[in-house]
Amino acid sequence: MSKAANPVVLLIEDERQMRRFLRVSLSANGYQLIEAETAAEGMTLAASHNPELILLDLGLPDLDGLEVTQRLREWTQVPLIVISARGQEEDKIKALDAGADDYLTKPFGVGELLARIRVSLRRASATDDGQPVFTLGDLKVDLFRRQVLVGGKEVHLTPIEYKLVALLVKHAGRVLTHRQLLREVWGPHHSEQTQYLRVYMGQLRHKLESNPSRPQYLVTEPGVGYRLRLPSP
Amino acid sequence: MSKAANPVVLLIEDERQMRRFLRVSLSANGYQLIEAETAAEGMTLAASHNPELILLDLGLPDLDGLEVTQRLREWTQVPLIVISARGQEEDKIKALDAGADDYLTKPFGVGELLARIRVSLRRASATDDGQPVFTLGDLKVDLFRRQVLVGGKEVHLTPIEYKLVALLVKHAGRVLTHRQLLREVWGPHHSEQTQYLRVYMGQLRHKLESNPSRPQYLVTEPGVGYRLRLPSP
DNA sequence: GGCGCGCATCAAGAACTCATAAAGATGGCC
DNA sequence: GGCCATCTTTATGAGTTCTTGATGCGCGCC
Repeated sequence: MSKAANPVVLLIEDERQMRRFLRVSLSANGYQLIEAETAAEGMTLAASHNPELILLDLGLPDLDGLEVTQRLREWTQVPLIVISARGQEEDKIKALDAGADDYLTKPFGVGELLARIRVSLRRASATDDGQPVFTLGDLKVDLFRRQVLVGGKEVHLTPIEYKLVALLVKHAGRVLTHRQLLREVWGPHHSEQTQYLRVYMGQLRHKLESNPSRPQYLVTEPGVGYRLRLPSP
Repeated sequence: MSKAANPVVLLIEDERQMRRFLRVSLSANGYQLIEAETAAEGMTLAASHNPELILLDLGLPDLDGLEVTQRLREWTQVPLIVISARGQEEDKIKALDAGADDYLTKPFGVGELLARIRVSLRRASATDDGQPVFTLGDLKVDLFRRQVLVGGKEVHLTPIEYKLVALLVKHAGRVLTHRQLLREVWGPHHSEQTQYLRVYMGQLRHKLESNPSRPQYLVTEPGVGYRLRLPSP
């Protein structure tokens, strides 16, 4: 990820006035701005330009802001600040839980916005990992396209199978406990159903591994959970 | 740090009412609270208890909140959320630039606070990387990945073996008594079963030491307990 | 030297966890 | 309504891990 002197910020906002206001404020403070008027355009630009931060207005004409947040979070951890005219607590909670890093209610001070941008960038530069395409031997997982390839051939995964793989990819190299996996994929109520995991890990191994009974990628950590191997460097 | 089921939150706040309010709200939502009334006490507790998140009131009697933020940031990246009665933009900017991750103005909704706490913890658990890798000669213990390497090769440990190693690593250099080890790993009921320790220490030595009968890393302190050597500096 | 004590080692069965296959349940879609 | 893919549930055997008791060693003390 380019950590240039002038960070690239993607602004997704439909109001012209607001766009102009932010364009002026941000570029005056050393940010490079790219702009989108619709959610669709915004998501395309996010993928093509790989910005270092996204400012997202919740009130877009074509798609709900929550939806945009969730879709972005499927493949990228880029800092995402939501700005919105809606100040209801419920809106904030939903946006934050959907994956936003911060939530600002209009009208807000430019100074505060800039400070919150600095916080997000500061944190991101300390982290900066994970490309949206994960490769390990024969296996390729493209979080953006939502596509899994084995030996170049596309493999079809069911929704739950995909969620599991995506989670494992996002934390590749780490052990994810049964509880963590179950909570993220099935929800907090099912965090005791370890049998689900056994069944699904079996299915995934059949789809992803060349020798499912001797897993190379998807390894069991007995008594703890599962782990996706990292590509050996 | 341990992503336990109940994250430990440190609250630094001088108003009794506010403390009670937050204590109730947070513990009802599965957080373990530790409380400080003054900045001095807060910083001590932050160091001694290693909380997973800090809630800091700006208006403390003994020290300015900004000062506290800066001092904390000198040695820890723990998520830090500032709550304050002052809603001036200038205050927010200063706190955020001093190192706070978020800033909430009183009065705020509990729901929003909880959501922002979730955001901070979510990010922290995804980031945590890079810190805690213990190295001692041939031996490497990565607590974040839950991985143990000997001479660069991964070694598989059973849950109990790993718990023991993790405990020893966390207290590397110090002697852990039989009782301490047994209580932490097997639970308070088994704190007399020193035989367990003998068996497991033996297994660990076979897995970790090059010459298990002459332990270099995992040393016995006769009559007391066991100790993991510190890397000689 | 004989004895007691704490420690290390070994081995075997009990208890638990995992993998796998396959049957039953659900829900969308024509 | 019936089909299909998917998800849930159950059953079973294989595989690990934990516990437990037996045995041997070394050291200090009588």
